Amino acid sequence: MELRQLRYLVTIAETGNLGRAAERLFVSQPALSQTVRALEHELGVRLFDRHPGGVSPTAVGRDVVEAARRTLAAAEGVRAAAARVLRVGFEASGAGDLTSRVRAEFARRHPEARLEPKRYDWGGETAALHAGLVDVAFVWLPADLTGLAHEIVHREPRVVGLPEGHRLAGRAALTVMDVSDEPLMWTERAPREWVDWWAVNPRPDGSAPKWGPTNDNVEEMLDQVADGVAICFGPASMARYYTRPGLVWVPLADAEPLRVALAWPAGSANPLVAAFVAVVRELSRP
Amino acid sequence: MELRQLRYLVTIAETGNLGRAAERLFVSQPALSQTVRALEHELGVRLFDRHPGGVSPTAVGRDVVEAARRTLAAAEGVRAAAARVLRVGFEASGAGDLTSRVRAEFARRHPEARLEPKRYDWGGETAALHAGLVDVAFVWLPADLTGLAHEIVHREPRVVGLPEGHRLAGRAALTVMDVSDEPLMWTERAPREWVDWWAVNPRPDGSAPKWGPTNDNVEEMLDQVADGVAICFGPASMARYYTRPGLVWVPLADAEPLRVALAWPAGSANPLVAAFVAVVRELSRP
DNA sequence: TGCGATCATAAGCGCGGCTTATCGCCCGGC
DNA sequence: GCCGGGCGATAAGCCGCGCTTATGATCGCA
Repeated sequence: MELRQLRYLVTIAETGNLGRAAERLFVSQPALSQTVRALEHELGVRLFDRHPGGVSPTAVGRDVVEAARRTLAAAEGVRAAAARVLRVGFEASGAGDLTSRVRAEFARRHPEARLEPKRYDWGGETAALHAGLVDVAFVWLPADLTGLAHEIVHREPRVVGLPEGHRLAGRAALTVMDVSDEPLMWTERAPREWVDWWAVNPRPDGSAPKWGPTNDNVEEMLDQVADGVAICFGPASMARYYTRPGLVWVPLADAEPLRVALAWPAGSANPLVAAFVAVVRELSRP
Repeated sequence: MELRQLRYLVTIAETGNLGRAAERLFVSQPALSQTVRALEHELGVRLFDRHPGGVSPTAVGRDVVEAARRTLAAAEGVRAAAARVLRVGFEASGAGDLTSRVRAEFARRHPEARLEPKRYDWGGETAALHAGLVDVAFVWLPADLTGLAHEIVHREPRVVGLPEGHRLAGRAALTVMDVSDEPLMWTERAPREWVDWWAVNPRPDGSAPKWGPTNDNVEEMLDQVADGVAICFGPASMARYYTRPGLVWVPLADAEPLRVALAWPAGSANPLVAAFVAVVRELSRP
């Protein structure tokens, strides 16, 4: 078994078609035929069912492909270790100012290392951590942190994003009930719990939010808010980091503030992770 | 980068010597010279310092080797997924009867799968979990379970192992203070916390145990107890699973019972793990 | 100073994985 | 009912890569 074979395997599973996979991998189709056969022989199980129209993984094949993905992610970890790269995941405005302060301080202390910030869609930083795509992440809570070491490093109040000219856009502050009748942006990407927390569901009076359109990330969300189709909630730093014509931010007075955790794989022996955690811990102390 | 190269890398780091590594890998020494050079070139960093007498990893090299180990463990996971093998770690008598009941029920429900019980030395099941050498394990608490999902599935009272003919061997039950003056077996393998918990350190009166010889695993421990050089503590199931001439077990009345957790890597998408957890959960309900 | 480690380099070879060419199969359209 | 297109499998040949053996360079040590 070699990484090359696992790379082929994953691509084949993704395309469901040897020809297209071959194209994407810049090899010929028979090379893949051969690789699949060799792997199936080595592992002693059929990995794909062949039919005219393509291939589809068997039950075992699905598990094997999943394990192959993990192995390839681990191999990327070898590259990252060699490059002294620390891959830091976050979403939207992350942990606000803390993020940039940490970056500066970390660069000062570890000039040999390189930070690689990776932005994800709503809730994506948690998945990236679990999949080994980042070494450490600023995670917006609530999130599933099982299997991850973590500590809360940042809190910030929430704000409401409104289209310019909205009847509430001039207010100095708003309450959740003030915006109860407004359609609220939400996402299918993040877990239910995350969505409910952001939407303050249920509302103080027990009612449910009025759900508006869905979106996958901050840009998409803000575009739609600026278009006037709905409003959104966000952390205060979002108002400082993202702006666009037609968008107005107003403090949300009575909602629980966002808590941001720094999280990393629990068993992580990566010394850069430890160094990064140390810096964040230090700078997050008020 | 290929798995072959990572395998070589790890072996080289383990032997600290290209020649011996080559011997162990059944290749010639220049093949390793070449591989190291190729990897160093690909990753863009020096991985080993060469000196007459051998090679030693650089700072980056150490991290890379560690990452390589993880990758190889992940690759073993591919094999395990293909073989529908669930590698179950435990130490000594594991979770007692529960273990065999679970095995039977799991085999009944998943005839296509195969359980592969892996016995480890004291405290070793936790390390094996972290290293990806097993998919799931029965862990004797206390243990470092950060990064692992876990739940307590079993409890059992403790017993004292004594040499036959010992002055306390005939008693129906003993207290910790009864055996206070006896040299007690212990181990350097497991974390300090583990050792102290087993030794009931400090004793009810605040004193420390009288430390006897060390040992690495249950067989070694019981041999020495049977020889009369020391006594030992263990869970009740140890008295049922391990016996030998010259060894007597007596209940230990006043010590906290052993708690056994089922633990597995938190992000584990392996469906066999989920199935195993379900069976254990079910059978462990009283 | 010479010997015995070590790793590096050089040269040649053989295998494995690639390529192109082709086949067999199934389906869908006419 | 037949033909054509798309699929994966097979065959044959080639070529690069990673191995081997042989040798060199360097250092520590007696």
